Amino acid sequence: MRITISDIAKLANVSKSAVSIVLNNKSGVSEATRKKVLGTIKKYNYYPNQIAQSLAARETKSIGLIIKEIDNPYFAKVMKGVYDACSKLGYSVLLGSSELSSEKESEIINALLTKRVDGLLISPLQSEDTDFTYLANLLNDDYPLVILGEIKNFSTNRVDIDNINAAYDAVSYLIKLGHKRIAHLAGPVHSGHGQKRMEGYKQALIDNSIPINKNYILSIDPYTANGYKAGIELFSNNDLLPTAVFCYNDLVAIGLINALLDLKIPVPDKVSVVGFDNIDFSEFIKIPLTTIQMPAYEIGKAAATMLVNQITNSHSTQTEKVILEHTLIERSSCCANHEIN
Amino acid sequence: MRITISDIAKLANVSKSAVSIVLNNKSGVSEATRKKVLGTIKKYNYYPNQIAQSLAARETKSIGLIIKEIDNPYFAKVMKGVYDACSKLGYSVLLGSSELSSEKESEIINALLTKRVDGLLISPLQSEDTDFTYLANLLNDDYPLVILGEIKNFSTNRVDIDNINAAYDAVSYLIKLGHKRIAHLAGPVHSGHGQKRMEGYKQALIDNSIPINKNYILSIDPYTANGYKAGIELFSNNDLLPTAVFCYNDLVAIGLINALLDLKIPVPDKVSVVGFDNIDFSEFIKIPLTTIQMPAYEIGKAAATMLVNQITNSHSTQTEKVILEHTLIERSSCCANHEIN
DNA sequence: TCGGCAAATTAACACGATTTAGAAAATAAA
DNA sequence: TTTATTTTCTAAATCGTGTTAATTTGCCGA
Repeated sequence: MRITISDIAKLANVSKSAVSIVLNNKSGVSEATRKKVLGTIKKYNYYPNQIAQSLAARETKSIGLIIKEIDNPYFAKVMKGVYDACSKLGYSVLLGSSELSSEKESEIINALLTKRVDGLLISPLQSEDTDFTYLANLLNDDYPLVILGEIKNFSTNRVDIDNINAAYDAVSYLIKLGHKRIAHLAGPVHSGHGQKRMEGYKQALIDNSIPINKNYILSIDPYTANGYKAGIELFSNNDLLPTAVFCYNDLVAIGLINALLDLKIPVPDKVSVVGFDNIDFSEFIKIPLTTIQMPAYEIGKAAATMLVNQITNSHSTQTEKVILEHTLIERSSCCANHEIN
Repeated sequence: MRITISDIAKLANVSKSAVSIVLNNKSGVSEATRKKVLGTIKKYNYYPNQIAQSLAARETKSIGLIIKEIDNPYFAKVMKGVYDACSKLGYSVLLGSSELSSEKESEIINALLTKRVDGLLISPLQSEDTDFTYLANLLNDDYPLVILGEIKNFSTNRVDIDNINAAYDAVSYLIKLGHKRIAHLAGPVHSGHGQKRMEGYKQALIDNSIPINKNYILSIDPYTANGYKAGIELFSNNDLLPTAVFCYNDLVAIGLINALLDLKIPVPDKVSVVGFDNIDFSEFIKIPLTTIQMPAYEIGKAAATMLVNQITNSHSTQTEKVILEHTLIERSSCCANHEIN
């Protein structure tokens, strides 16, 4: 059985209060007793029970992190950023993963609230039918909350990149290379990032007087296997094939490239491909991927820092927004358009 | 301010005890008051404070998971397995990552113990100078503990694969393909897995009467960049170049393949490469990687299940050991040895 | 030696739940 | 109706800490 503060008090022949004072480095105890208490603490290898501390202090020094998938290289980086920042700030992180299920997401939120985490960091699921009453309630209660990304019509503290501009940059890059028939393997229709990236894609086309071809746009769940399937579809069903594809993320791009190679369509000679995220592996795949660098680690770090700030300065009335920089990483999955048209 | 059990008691005109009984679905209260309490709970959207529950019950229903790196595809799978199992069993997981630092590891252990996790799941760092007194103390105290992998001279509950045999299988496969000059990009000398895989490598050579060439063995920290560097070294410093390389893990193998390609050495035609882990991306790299499938998800799942069992049946005297199956995944980074020698 | 004051010490309560033991009420048995 | 028994209910203690306020001690000057 664990040793408690009372035990130490008895062993050192002082009161519990004295021990508590020593533990928390407060004043109000003589140097002699401080030494004595410190001695017995060390001798009996005592460390305070943080559960009891949390109950008394009404704070747990822990936050809940809810991501969409654990085994996803993008979220891995985010987690690492969150973890590093929290460690430094003395907070622990309770892991939650919705695994793409809205039900699970709300269950997790409940579980974490029950565990009394001091704040919540959420990469929220968004589909047609998701209602955000959960989050709205938290907001109303001034519960510390930071969103990774964005929920439309929802004003919270959040950390994100400028997805519209990033997508715009990616597509502009393709246009500068001479491409006009540019397809988009888009993310889920209702995802915030998906919409923004689609918007940037369209805007870049419009600004360069390139008509938008609906046959060139496919919305999919952003995984390698789906990227492959969509690639096969895209390059089988169209008479006039695209010469470039902007993908929602690197996973999709990797699937697409595999599909193209299986169809004996050389990349980048016949088709240029741009991804999004710059996950670790994007430089090691068959065709090193040109992609948008998503500062996932920094996003996690900034979000965690923001959340802890919000927890500490409970008076923060204004909602904060941090938008981090993106960059285009040029590798070898793109080249100038060779076609004459 | 959050609503408590006392509030509910007052609002429903009953005692706290009654509310508690209703909350925990125990007997000792009439159907009428149960209904009444349930009503006000729902009305005021009350949910119990698990910190207080934990203090009273002296258990937190949470475990600590300590891995080596968060953004490592192998550990991502492990985490997912752990998370899934714990969710199902009603436990939460507090994340810890040693990031390859022994100091951090022990700090994390302390932090997690302070947080009163009910058990610990550790992928332990092992180097020359690490002392395992921390863990030994926990063991002595019968603290629930499961090791991912193995620590030599240390008898704990653990989950692992048979690394010796797996390495043996990988190298035997190369030998069957006609290779005799087989190098090994080995893991850290003092890591459990590193030693085992080295042992399997050597045994396979011995069993096939192939002499062990020390120049063919390089121990490195198992990352892509190091794999690259080691590859350059290995294929520059030896007169008689290896025709095959068995790598400690896929990350190293990916680095090695990149080095070989940069050296204009075709893979697999001149050099066959075998990896270890079968991370998601190993099939998408330039040369799809032949590798040993490491059941990372299952390892995490089994370990978490074992840990929760140990927590629940505190009488478990025997130390448990679960060894999961590995398989060789044949892709295109290997082929028969073309050389005549 | 005594009063006054600061420093040191600790008793008592609070945090929000569970549990135990005993009182009160309802039911059954005599 | 009275007693015995069961059910229902609740007050109080507990978990391990922090905090507040009151008490004790020690020191100084008069």
